[in-house]
Amino acid sequence: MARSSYDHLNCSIARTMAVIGDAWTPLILRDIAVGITRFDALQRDLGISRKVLSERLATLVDHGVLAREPYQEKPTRYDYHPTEKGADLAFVLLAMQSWGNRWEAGEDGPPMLVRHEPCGALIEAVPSCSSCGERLAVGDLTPVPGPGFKDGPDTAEVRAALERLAATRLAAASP
Amino acid sequence: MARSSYDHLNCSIARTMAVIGDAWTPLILRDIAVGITRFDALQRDLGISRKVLSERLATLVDHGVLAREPYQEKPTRYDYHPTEKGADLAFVLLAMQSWGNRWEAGEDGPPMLVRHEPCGALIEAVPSCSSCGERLAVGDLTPVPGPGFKDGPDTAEVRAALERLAATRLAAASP
DNA sequence: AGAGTTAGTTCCTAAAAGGAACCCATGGAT
DNA sequence: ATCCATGGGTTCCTTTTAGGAACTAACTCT
Repeated sequence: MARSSYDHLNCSIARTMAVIGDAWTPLILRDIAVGITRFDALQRDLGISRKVLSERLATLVDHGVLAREPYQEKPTRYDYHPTEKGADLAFVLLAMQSWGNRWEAGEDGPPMLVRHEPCGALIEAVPSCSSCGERLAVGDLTPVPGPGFKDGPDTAEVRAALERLAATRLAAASP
Repeated sequence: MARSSYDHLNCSIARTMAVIGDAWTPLILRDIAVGITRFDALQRDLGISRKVLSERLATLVDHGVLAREPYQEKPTRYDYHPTEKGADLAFVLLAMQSWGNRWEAGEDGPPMLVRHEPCGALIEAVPSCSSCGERLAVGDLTPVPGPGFKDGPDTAEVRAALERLAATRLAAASP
């Protein structure tokens, strides 16, 4: 798709999708996070075409999510490692994994789990509030415009929807 | 891409990507979560082509993420609402929003924030451990095969990577 | 009767993905 | 020295998918 389609949206989800929003990128990042960092190993493991893999790796390096680093000389060969920005995407991948485990695992159960080393348990990542620490529930969250919100000709839908939502939340708070 | 490319991967991230893994789907779900639930409103707000929008909505209904519901009769018109499975995707979107806010917001700051109604604060979703409740750090997590893990001709890379990771974690635990 | 609203579908063109084959530097075995 | 293997790609060609404008269908409002 034309990347310019996203520009007017002024939305962090859209900006994240501009980085990881294609069919292969999250899987490439998963493999690299697990330690499959070389071109050939990625290509074999995922079954992705070499052309698309080299394109994706290049744009991930451009976005500062991966760094291409030499791991030997003569001949110099490179592999890929997450930057800090890339490592932070792990929480997006973790949310995807949790959802897939819950809703798409099938009869055999989840193919992969995560162990939390400090406590030793097999866990899920549960989203909790950065302020009060409580576990988040979908109905307790209200989106509100932030400092970077831009009003424009296209924002009428969003504004109206946000006001409807705010009204709903108010009604729920004082029954 | 050919959807069959994903079948052999046996991975919850891949299965989640099979549902939301294209350029528009997360944005469609975001709009619907905010209350923009009608075809025309979605099309205007996102600037997506009508053809692609109707395709995406149909596959989301197929996957049980959205339900198409009549909101008036004569003529009968339908809009789209998240199912329980679809509402649970909010946590994936929230993780994307947080990452975008942290790394792609630019000078103006985040375009959208989230208020947690029980405590009233503008918050972020922080991933925490479902067992001990501590905030998760990337380095504290070890992926391990779950009950649905399938060994096969293509799993050599993953197995090897997992063993390398386990060795690394062991070495870190007893220096 | 004619215009407006809403939820689509159809058709055509442009862009992107898939796949197989090829390239290049080097190191090791014969 | 010659041939094969390894690793990280690039090129070329075919098939899929996306974008965009126009069209349809079923009603209501003026």
